[in-house]
This record gives sequence, C-alpha cells and structure tokens, in this order.
Amino acid sequence: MAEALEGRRSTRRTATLASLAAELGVSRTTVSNAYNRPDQLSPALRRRVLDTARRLGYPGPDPVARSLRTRKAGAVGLLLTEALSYAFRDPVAIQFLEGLALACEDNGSGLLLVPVSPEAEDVGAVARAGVDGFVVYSMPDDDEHFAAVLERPVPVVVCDQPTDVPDVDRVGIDDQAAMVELAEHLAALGHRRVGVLCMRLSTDRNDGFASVGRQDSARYEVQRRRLAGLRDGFTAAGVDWSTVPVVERFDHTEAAGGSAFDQLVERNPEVTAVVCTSDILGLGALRAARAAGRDVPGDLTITGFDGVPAAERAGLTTVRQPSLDKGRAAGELLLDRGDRQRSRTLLLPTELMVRATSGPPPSR
Amino acid sequence: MAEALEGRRSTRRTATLASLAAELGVSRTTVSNAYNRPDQLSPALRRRVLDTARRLGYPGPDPVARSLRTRKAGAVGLLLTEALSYAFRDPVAIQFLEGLALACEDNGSGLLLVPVSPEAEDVGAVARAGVDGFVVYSMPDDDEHFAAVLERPVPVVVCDQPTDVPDVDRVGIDDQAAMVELAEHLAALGHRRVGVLCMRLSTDRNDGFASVGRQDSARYEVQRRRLAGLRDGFTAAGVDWSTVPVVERFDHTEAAGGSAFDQLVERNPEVTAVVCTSDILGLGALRAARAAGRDVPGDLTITGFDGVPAAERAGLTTVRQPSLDKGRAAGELLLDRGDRQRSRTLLLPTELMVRATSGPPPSR
DNA sequence: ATGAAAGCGCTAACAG
DNA sequence: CTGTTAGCGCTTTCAT
Repeated sequence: MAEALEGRRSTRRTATLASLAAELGVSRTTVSNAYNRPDQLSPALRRRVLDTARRLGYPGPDPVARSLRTRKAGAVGLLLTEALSYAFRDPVAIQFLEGLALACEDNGSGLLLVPVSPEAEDVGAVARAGVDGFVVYSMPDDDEHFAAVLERPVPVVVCDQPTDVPDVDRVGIDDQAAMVELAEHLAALGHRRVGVLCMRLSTDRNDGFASVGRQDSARYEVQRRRLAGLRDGFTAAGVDWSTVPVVERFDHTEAAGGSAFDQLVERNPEVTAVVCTSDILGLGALRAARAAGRDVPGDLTITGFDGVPAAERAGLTTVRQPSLDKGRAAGELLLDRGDRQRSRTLLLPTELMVRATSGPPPSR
Repeated sequence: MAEALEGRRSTRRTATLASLAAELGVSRTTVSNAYNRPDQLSPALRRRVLDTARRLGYPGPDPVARSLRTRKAGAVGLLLTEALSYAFRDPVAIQFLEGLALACEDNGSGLLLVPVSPEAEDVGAVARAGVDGFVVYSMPDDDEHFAAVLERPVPVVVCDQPTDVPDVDRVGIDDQAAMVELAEHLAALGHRRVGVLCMRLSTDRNDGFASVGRQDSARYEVQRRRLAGLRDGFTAAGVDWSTVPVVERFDHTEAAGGSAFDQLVERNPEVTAVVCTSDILGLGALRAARAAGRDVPGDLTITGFDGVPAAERAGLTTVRQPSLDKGRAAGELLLDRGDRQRSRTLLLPTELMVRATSGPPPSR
C-alpha cells in the first residue's frame, strides 16, 4: 500500500510534540493544548510554542497518533459495488456521492473511498480503512467486502441494498412500488406486450435473457424488486409475466442498453413497450431503437429509471429517484446519530415522470 | 468531527490484539503474525488464532494503531478548489477524479476527500487528514489550505495550479500554448473582433468585465495563462488586446456562461467570436446566443476549453485536454515515486478540436 | 516458530 | 495555567 512515498518532503525528519516540548522546556500537555485548547494557556506562551514549532519544522500533531488516542478518524468510509473509479462514471452514483460529500462537509468529516477491486479476494482494504463508520452503496447480497465492513466495530449505513441487515441503518426507495406505478402507467396506455432490459442480476456475467427463476433469485435486491414491481403491475393488467422477455446486461452502459434492445426485439419483435430498469440502459435502448428506424413513442414506448439529467434532456419517461438526497441522508444517518438505539430505514419518495418516450401502442 | 458515532455497533466493546493473545496464551507477536505474516507460524496455530478472534469478536488489527506503528496511512488525500461536493458537479473534475481513483485502485490506496469549505478559516481539516500524501487539484495561488498541505511532511502533487512550488511535483497542460493555437485558428478564419468569457480570476467575486490589469494579476494561474495565450495569439494577428472585452464569472455554470455572454454582446455587439475559457461557459454562451436568435457559427463563432462530453455532443469547437490522464498521472506521480530526488512536472498534450461552432466571421 | 521489549506520537484525566 | 501519569493498539527487531 502506498509504498515508496518517500520523497524529499517526507524525508525531512520531523520534530514531534515531545521534542518540541523539550526544546521549549514545557510539558507535552502544554504543547498539545497550544494546538487543541488555545484557551488553556496564555496567548503569549501559545505564540511561543507555535513560533518554535514553525522554526523547528514541527507540522503539528500527527493525525494518526491523534486518531489512535482519541479513537476518532474524522472520516467516513465509502464502499461501492464496483471498482472505485466506476463511481465517477455513473451519473446516479455521482449524485449520490455529491449528497454524501455534502453531509460530510457539513460535519467536517473526510470521505474515504475504499479501494476494492470487484474481483479482489483481498478484503483487506476494508479492514485497513481508518474510518469512524461506513456508507455502503448498493452492494449485492452476500458480498465479502460488505461482510468485512460488518466485522468492523463501527456504524454502517447502507444505501439501497442489501436490505434487512441487522443493526444497520438504510436509506433507499420503494423500488417495487415505483415500478408498479410505472407498469400501471404503461398498462393504462394499453401496453400488454412488453419487454424488459435490466442490469446485472448476479455477480457472474450473463448477457442475455433471464428466466423467471433467475429474476427471483437475483443477488441484486434492487433489480429483483424492480422486476417484481413490473411483474405485479403487469400481472394485475392481465399480462402473463412468464411470457415477458427480460434481457439482462452485466455492464451498465448505453452501449449495453443498445445491444440488449437489439437482442430483445430480434426475438420479440411484437413488444410495444420496452421497460428499462435504469436510465442509462433506457437511453441506449432509445438510441438503438431510433437507429433501427423505430418511431418512439409512436411505434414503440421506452422507459427508464432514475431520473438522471440526460434522461430529462432526452425526454425519457422514467421514475425519478432523489439520488443526491439519498447520499445526504446516508451521511446524516451515519454522522448525526443521536442516542437512538434502533436501526432506522429511510425510504425516500420517487416520482413517475411521464415524458416523451411513452405513448399508446400503435393501433393494429 | 464525526462526533456521536456511538451506535450500537461501536458500543460493542471490542477485543484487542493483546486480549486475544492473553486468551490464547500466546504472545502478541504471534497474533500479529497470524494477520500480517501467515508464513511465520504454523497453519494450525494460525487457524486457532483466527477462530478465537472470531469467537471473541476481535475485528482484526486496528487500522489506526497499525498506521501509527507502520507510519503508513494507506490513503491519498485530495484537496480541491471548491467545496468537496463541487467535485461531483464539474465534469472536468469528475474525469480527473476518475483517473486519480484508478491510480489509487491500482496501488491499493484509499482516496480521502478532505473536507475544506472554501471560506473556512479552519485549515484544520488538512492537518487532521491521515494520509501518505496529497494531490492538490487546481488551487489558487496563496491558498491557505494549500499552505497547510505544504506544512505536512508528506509528498505533494499539484494538478494545474499553482505552478512553481518547490519540491512539489506537478501535472498539467500548456494552457498558454493551447490558447495560442486556438487564437490562431480563429484569426486564420478571419476573426479580429473577439470577446472572451473567463472563469473567476480571484477568490473574490467579480462578475463583469475584467481589466488587463486584473487579468495579469489573476490568482488563478490557469486562467491567467489561458488569457495570456489568447493575448499572444491575437496580438500576433494584429489585434490590440487592450480593446478585447473579457467578461469574468465567479460561478462555473452554464447559467453563468449565458449571462456573461449577454453582458458581453450588450456592450460589444460587434464581436464575431466569443472565446470561453471552459466548455461549461461555452455551452452556456452557445445556448444564450441561440436563444438570442444568433446563428452559430454563421453569424457568430463560439469556442470552449476542456473537451467534455457535452461539448462534443453540442459540436462545440474547443481544446481537448486529457483530464482523466491528468488524474491518473497525478496519482502515479504520488504513488510510484521511485527514489527520484528532483521534483517533476508532467505536461500532457492538448488537442484543438475544430467542430461546428467556429467558422469565418459573417461577411460584412 | 515464538516471545520480550520498546516504542510509534499523541491526549486526557487529574492534581497542583 | 501547567505538569504528571497512563495508556490508545499495534508492529518489529532481536533473541530464544
């Protein structure tokens, strides 16, 4: 880890609080107070301490030693589904991060992005993170990094998934209800032959059609519940869910959405509505549909999920979820925890955004 | 900082390495080895140690204590111009972050976002960050947080600005040369009456026209050099730079770009080209121009700087800079430093992207 | 393969 | 307002 950080600067052998105290002929407490409790010594002495510190090149109390002593790291750890850098490519994750950063900022806490390679056996990164608590963003069930987080004796807040972890706060949305609402919207428009594009349902790659069994046993609870919502909504409208094609993609990109769309309509050209479980997928599908000469929404309806800015620009009908608020709430739940004993779950509202990509199925 | 992180989980009084050793009747060394040097004890003993640890709820060696002892935090600190959350709103910063995250990931290092409020007197956050080094992203000259970073006895890598800091590595681009090239492009098209929209030149808000004096004394070196490049390029084409209107905006948003555009053309309706020192500003200007009924590029040329995806979609002529590579390079410079003694400056290439918003000035 | 000794650098009572 | 006393929890030579 970070070996070789031995530049010129770090070489400069630094004075310590003790050596500074010795030089000044005062106790370590006094020096410590000069930094941490200015009111505990005379301004004159404090000046003298600080001046001498500067002269000796003493950089102030070592943060790690202080953390050890105070048992506070002053930082929140963030654990993400994907490789660290993924967080900066997904607009929903970015919004979440912004909200979380806001909460940390308000609290004066740092935000430590924990380096977990998705494939890494090495759970060590979690164990080595010097943090006062963890925010866990959308992890699959039975993830080993998440398990490692749970080992740590610090508070944990989960965003979205997994749910139902004892002693862990959670912030999320009602994915299932939101999808029921969307299904009802489409059913009301008259759609009965629908297809679905969804994100990965498991940690192993399976780009293709997902059976009902696979849907029900998905390791990603959010996807599981969104699909369940669609099933409920369309079943209520008389659709036999077992006939509804669901195409899964491991990668969460517009390109993946596009290829999933192509795969779907090739096998099921009869569908009049393509429901996507994310905006990214939906945007990709939209582009692929138009590239294939389909008229959306005249000829085909396409919907997304999330409510990212790009979806708004594209006029994509979708379900808006408050990603930024989720991040902020997660941070606040972690940081502002009073003396409350019971773990809390915060469900934020979603909103169906009917825009320009949904309409009645083509007559005939 | 992060007070009140006293949830149920953290309450669970945890065993320590010492107590575990006592329970097992072995030395602390052995327990430590069980975690850090598996080859130093018999597999059987190790098993026993780990099993007992689990039984006692020992979460493994405390990361902070370990960091103190090993003098390694396993994390890189990141200092940003703006409030922490700003990083997630600016596409260029996001790209930089992604690159930096990639480098950290490769190294197994965490990435600690240091919470600095822009106005905060409190430089403490920097002093309190337990990190092995800092990456500093685009700070104004004479920033106090940056000064605090320099106090710390750890290596530092600056991205973009400030330049010329002793003993500090830097990664950036040649902003001035890039702008000379852009100016030459516009001059070659025939533009002589140009206007400029730029980002903040100082930490105090000054939304309006910026005098040459203000341009030259800008505290943000990147802006200073971009303006200098434009001056050089246009001066060479026979333009009297002192007559070129430069409109400054404190906020870096499309809305700011739009209002700056309006302000510019109201006073200088004669300009045939509006050069913006960022894509965000350029995109805002483009929108405002079209809203005002101007034909771009038929009637007016507009350019940006950075090469963000949105600029590509909009067909904005711009200078592309490798933001992601800058982030990765900054991380690598910090993390992979061999035994090199001298500080390094890495200048990455830029590329003029002539697209659909630049053309010759209207005849007549 | 295991243990004893020696801190890493700091802060927090508490007593003066 | 200042100092004394005790560690925080761990790793690491160096012996054995």
